[in-house]
Amino acid sequence: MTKAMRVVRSLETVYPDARCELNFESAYELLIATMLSAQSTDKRVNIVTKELFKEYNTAEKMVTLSEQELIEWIRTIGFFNTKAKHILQTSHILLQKYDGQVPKSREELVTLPGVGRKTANVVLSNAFQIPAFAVDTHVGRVSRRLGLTKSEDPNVVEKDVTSKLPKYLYSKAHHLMIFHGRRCCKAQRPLCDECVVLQECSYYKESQKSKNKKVRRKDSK
DNA sequence: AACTCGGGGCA
DNA sequence: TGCCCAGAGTT
Repeated sequence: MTKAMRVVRSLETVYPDARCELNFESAYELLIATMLSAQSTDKRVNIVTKELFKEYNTAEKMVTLSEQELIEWIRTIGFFNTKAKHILQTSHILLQKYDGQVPKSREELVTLPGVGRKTANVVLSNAFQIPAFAVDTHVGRVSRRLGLTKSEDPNVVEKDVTSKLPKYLYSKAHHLMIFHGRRCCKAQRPLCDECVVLQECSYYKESQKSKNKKVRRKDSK
C-alpha cells in the first residue's frame, strides 16, 4: 500500500460524497461546463448551464448561436469573451471532424480550442470512465504538501501521483484532493487541526520544525 | 516561465 | 478595496 493509497483511504472517510460537482447529462455538456469552469466556480457554472443546456445541449445546436449571443448567456462567468469563442470553435470542430461527438482520447481532446490538460482529463474520467488524474491548483497544492511530488508543473505532478496509484483510484483521488484542498488544505490558513492526513503531511512537519521562523510561503500564494 | 484574460463572491 | 475562483493560450 503506497502513501498515495493511504491518503485516498483516509480522505475517503471524511469526504464520502466527493465527486464532480458540475451538472451534466452528456459528454458534450460536461465538456462545455468544464471549459466554463476554468478560473470560476462550479456553482456559478451550474446556474448558467442549467438554462443554456435546455436549448443548446449539442454541438449542432450550439453553433446556431452567434458569438455575441453566447457571450450574453455566459456573461456572469469570468473570461466570457475567450470562452465563448473557444466553445463555438470547438463545437464546429466536433461537427466537422468527430460527427458532433466528443472524442475519447486525451490527444484529440487537447487539440480543441480552449481544452487543456485539465479539462481533457475531467471529461475522460467523468464522462467516459477512462482513468485520468486531473491536476488543478488544489490537487497540485495538496499533492505537494503531502510530499507526493515536489514539482510545480502539473504534468509532472500528474506523473508523480499516478505512478503511486492504481488506475481505478485516479478519478477518486482527484475529487478527494479537490474537496480536501477547498475545505481543509486551503492555500491560506490551512485547517491543519482538522486534517485527517496530518501524519502523511510533509508541509505540516516543515511548519512545525520552523514554527518560530517564517512559515514557508511557497504553496500559500 | 511569465504574462493575459475577467466578472462575481466574499471578508 | 483586495483577493480568490475545478485554466488555457500566447510570447
